Amino acid sequence: MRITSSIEYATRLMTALARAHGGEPVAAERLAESDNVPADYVSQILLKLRRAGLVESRRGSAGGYALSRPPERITLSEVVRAVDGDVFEDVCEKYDSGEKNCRHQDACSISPVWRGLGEAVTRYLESVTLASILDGSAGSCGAAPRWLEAMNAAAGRKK
Amino acid sequence: MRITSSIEYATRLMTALARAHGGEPVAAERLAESDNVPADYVSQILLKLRRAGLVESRRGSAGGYALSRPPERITLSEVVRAVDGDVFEDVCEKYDSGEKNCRHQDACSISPVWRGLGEAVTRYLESVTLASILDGSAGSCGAAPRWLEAMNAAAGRKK
DNA sequence: CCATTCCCGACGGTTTTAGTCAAGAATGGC
DNA sequence: GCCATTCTTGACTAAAACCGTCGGGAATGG
Repeated sequence: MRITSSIEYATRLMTALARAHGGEPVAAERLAESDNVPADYVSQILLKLRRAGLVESRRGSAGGYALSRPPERITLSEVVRAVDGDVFEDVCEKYDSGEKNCRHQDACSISPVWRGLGEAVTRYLESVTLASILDGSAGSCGAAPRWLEAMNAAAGRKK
Repeated sequence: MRITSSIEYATRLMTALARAHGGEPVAAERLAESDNVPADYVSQILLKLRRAGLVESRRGSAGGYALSRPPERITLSEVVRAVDGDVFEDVCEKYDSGEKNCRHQDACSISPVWRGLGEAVTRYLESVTLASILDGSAGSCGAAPRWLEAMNAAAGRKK
C-alpha cells in the first residue's frame, strides 16, 4: 500500500497546471523542470491524463498542456485513477484458486472489507480538488469537517 | 494501490484463528489448507504476525498458533501493519531530490493530502476487528454508521 | 530418541515500477 | 515550402517489489 511515483508526479503536474489555468498552455519540459519530475517521464504521464480527459494538449511552437476543466472541478480521485487504474480492485479474483473460491469460504466475509476500504479511499480522494490543494485547504489540517460532511452525505444517499 | 497477497493471506489466517479462539493452537499446515494459502508461505506470514505480538506460538507435537488477544481486540490495522509496514509512509522522501525539495515547492501542499489519506485508511482499518469480520458486520453494508461514529470520535479528540 | 512443529535466513522467478529512447506527426513562424 | 518546436507513441531496460520455495535448525512432547 503505497503512493507510486506516477501518482505523486501526476498530482504535481496537475497542481502546476491548475496554477497556470487560464493562461497559455505549458510545455511538458517546463513542467518537468518546475516540478522536479524526470523529463522523459512527464510525457508518459501526461498522455494518460489526456486519455482520461483531464488535460488537453496542443502541438507546435506555442503548444503545451492545459487543464480541460477548472481546478475546482477536478478531483484527486480522477487523477489517481487516470494513472493507476481503479483503487483496490480485483482482490478476490487474484488470490483464490481451485474450487474453494471466495464465495465458499472465509474470504467471503473479508471481501466486503476491502470493498469498504476502497470506497473510503475513493471518497477521500473525491473530496480533494486541485483547487483545494492550491489554496492549502486539502489534507489533514482543515479537512476533517469536510470529510464528515462528505460521509454524512454519502450515508444519507444510502449508497 | 492494491491489497497485496500478504495482506489478504494474513487477514484470512487471523480470521481462521479468531474462529478457533479459545480452543487448541492450530498448526500452520492446517491453516494453509483451510484458507487456501500456499503452505510454505504461511509460516512466513505467521512469523511476522507473531513478531508484531498478534499471535502466540507453541512448538512440538501439539503446537501451533493462537491469537494473543480476543478477536474483539485485534483490528485489521494491526494486521496490515504487521505484514506490510505503515500505510502510505515516506512519500515525500522518496520522490524528491536536489535542492528544490518538498518543503520548497508545490509538493508542500500535496504531502498533507497523502498524510490525510493514510489517516483515513488507518481509521477505517481500525474500525474493523476480527470479531466484526467473523460476524459479518464488517464492510460496506452495515459499517457506515460505525465509521461515522469512529470519525466523530476522532474529530472529537482533536487528533 | 523420534516425530512433530515452529524458526528463520537465503534464494529465485515473475511481475510491476520507473525511467529512457527514438521515430514520427502536428503546428506555427519565416 | 522549410524549419524549429512540441506533442505522440510504442519499445526497451534496469531495478525493485512481490510471491513464494527450500533447507537446516531448534524446541517440545511422547
